[in-house]
Amino acid sequence: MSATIRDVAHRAGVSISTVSRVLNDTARVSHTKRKRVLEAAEALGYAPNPAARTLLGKQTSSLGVLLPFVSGEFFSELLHSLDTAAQEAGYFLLISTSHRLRDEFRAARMMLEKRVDGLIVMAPELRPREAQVLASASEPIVFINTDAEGLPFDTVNFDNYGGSYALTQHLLDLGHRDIGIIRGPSGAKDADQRLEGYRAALAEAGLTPRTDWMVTGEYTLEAGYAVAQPLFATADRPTALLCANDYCAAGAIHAAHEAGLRVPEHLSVVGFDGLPSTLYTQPPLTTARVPIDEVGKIAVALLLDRIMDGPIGHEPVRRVVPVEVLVRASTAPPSKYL
Amino acid sequence: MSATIRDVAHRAGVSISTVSRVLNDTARVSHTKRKRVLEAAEALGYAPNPAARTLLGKQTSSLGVLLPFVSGEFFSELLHSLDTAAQEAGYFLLISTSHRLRDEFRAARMMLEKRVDGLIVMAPELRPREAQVLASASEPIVFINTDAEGLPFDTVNFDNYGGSYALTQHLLDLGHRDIGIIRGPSGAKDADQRLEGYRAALAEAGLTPRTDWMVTGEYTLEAGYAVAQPLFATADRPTALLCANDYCAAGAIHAAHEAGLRVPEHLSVVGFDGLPSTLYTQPPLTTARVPIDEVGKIAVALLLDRIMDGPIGHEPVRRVVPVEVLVRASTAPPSKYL
DNA sequence: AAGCGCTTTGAAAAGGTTTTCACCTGTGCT
DNA sequence: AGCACAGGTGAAAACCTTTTCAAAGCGCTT
Repeated sequence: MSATIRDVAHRAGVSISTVSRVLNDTARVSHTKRKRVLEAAEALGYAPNPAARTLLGKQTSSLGVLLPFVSGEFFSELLHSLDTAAQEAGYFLLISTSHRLRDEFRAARMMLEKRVDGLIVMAPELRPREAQVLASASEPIVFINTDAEGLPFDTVNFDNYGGSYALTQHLLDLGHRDIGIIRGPSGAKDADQRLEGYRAALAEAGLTPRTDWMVTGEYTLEAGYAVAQPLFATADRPTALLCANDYCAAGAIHAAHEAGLRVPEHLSVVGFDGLPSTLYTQPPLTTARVPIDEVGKIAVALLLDRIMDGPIGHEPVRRVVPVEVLVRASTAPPSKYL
Repeated sequence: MSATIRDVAHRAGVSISTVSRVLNDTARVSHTKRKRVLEAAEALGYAPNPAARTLLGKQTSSLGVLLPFVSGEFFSELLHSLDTAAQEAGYFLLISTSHRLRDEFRAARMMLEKRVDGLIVMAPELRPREAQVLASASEPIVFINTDAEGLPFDTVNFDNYGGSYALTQHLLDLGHRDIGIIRGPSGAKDADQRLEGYRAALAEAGLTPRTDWMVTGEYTLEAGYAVAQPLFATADRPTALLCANDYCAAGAIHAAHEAGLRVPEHLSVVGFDGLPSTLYTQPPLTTARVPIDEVGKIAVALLLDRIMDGPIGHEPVRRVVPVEVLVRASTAPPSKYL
């Protein structure tokens, strides 16, 4: 067993209260004893037992992270950003994934209760009414890219609407009129917002979207591939395609190549997220970069604020971080010779 | 505050010992009291306080995960696999990243001490002598893809040597004789092993590797791109290129395209890891698939075994999981017209 | 009828820390 | 000289659970 505060006290010839005071710098202690305590702690390699601290109602030094799943670059980037920010503040990340349904979230939250000082939740598919189950939590929560309308939780969202609008505008500027979209899972807030941005841009250009060019996919390579194939089967196809995210776009490009279409000569494709690897796809992908790094940093900062302030909080903070359109080689003016 | 075992006992009209016995099913309790306890616990929404349990010397229900960094698909896949396996056994993952140096590892381990029941460490760049600092740990450790020779820890490694050998053999079979390699960071065990596999295959074919075609890179897109560029600058270049991993290969392909080389017509490229997205690159990448899912599952299983068995352990287990060569369109016979 | 053993139950200790409360010892003031 | 006060210190309570130990109740055997 490792050394306890009792061992340190004994070795230093003082009471455990004094040791605690020195180590936490919580009250004045005479210089000589302070020095003895410090030496004893060093010699014994003493580290306070976190469980005992937590039991006293103190902090756990952990933040819980609830995610729907952890596949792909997006999540590793996010996790990286969260961990960096948390580590800087002396916190660990306790992660729990594979939660998409309401009950799974509730179960996970209960398990995490008492284990963490706060929760970071990303759950685009969770409706506000469903997210309500988390409201009973005693610890603070920050949502990422999730609809928390009417809920007393801070949120950090990306500008899904604005990004999608800007990407569509970019395609319109290039001269495209026949623009299709692979939207994300229906029911997911971010997918809905991106669809709205697409619609709004088309409407402003006086165009009405063709419903057969609006298909529903997932945020995966496989889905992008599978859903895009039928779109390319006939000659009556769009000249540009907005995809749910970068992965989906990569799948769509793959399908396009298989159908004998060249990108961007025959088909312009845009993604969403701005993952690092999109710079290295063939062709490099036009996309909207989500500043994942910043998102994670903000989320952790907001959460730590809540943890410090205690339960009596200010109004919920709603942050929307802008996305940046990156124009690359996957988009070009529509070819006149189809 | 949430309910404690005391509240449950009071409501059920029994002692706290009885409540504990019922909830943990640790001793016989009369039917009537059992029922009353269960009802009271349900009504109060009681959940035991993990900190108190831990303080008693019981389990923390958490596994620590130490990683050099968490960028890219490989880590998200690994994390996913670890989390799935851990969750199944009722454990959480406490992650801590950005550790590459020995002292960072030691610091992280100390912080994690007492917070987790065991540690999963991936640190290809850590030498056995350096990894020794972890040996003082009181909790069990399982290493992934790390050299732990002589250390009393279980390891789960991929067959880096065999995979690299097989990939090189594949290129030789296609007729390539001028095969270059972008090796991973020097000092990293996995990179060394892959280099050995490459060397061995060439040697068996009676070829000696050209040192100017053996360059050192990193496991990143940027590194692959940057390091590959000079290779393509002259006409005296290899007809095939073995890359440190899939990301590195994607970077190299990008560089090839920029140099006006077509893959695989002018240059065959192979990666390593077999990430899901390599199926969707242009062209789809020939690579060696590491069964990440299986690796995570095995690592967690080994760790849980150690946790259950207690410190008095059997000999360290050395698992090497085979990798599978996936032949795709990024490799072809060398063109005769350069 | 008395003792014995079994089942069921409660009291209490232990685990490591923080914090409150009380105490003690000088020092400066009236 | 007496007293208030401040600084410095230790004892003990509190946090919540598990587990050991002891006791009580009960039926059964001799």
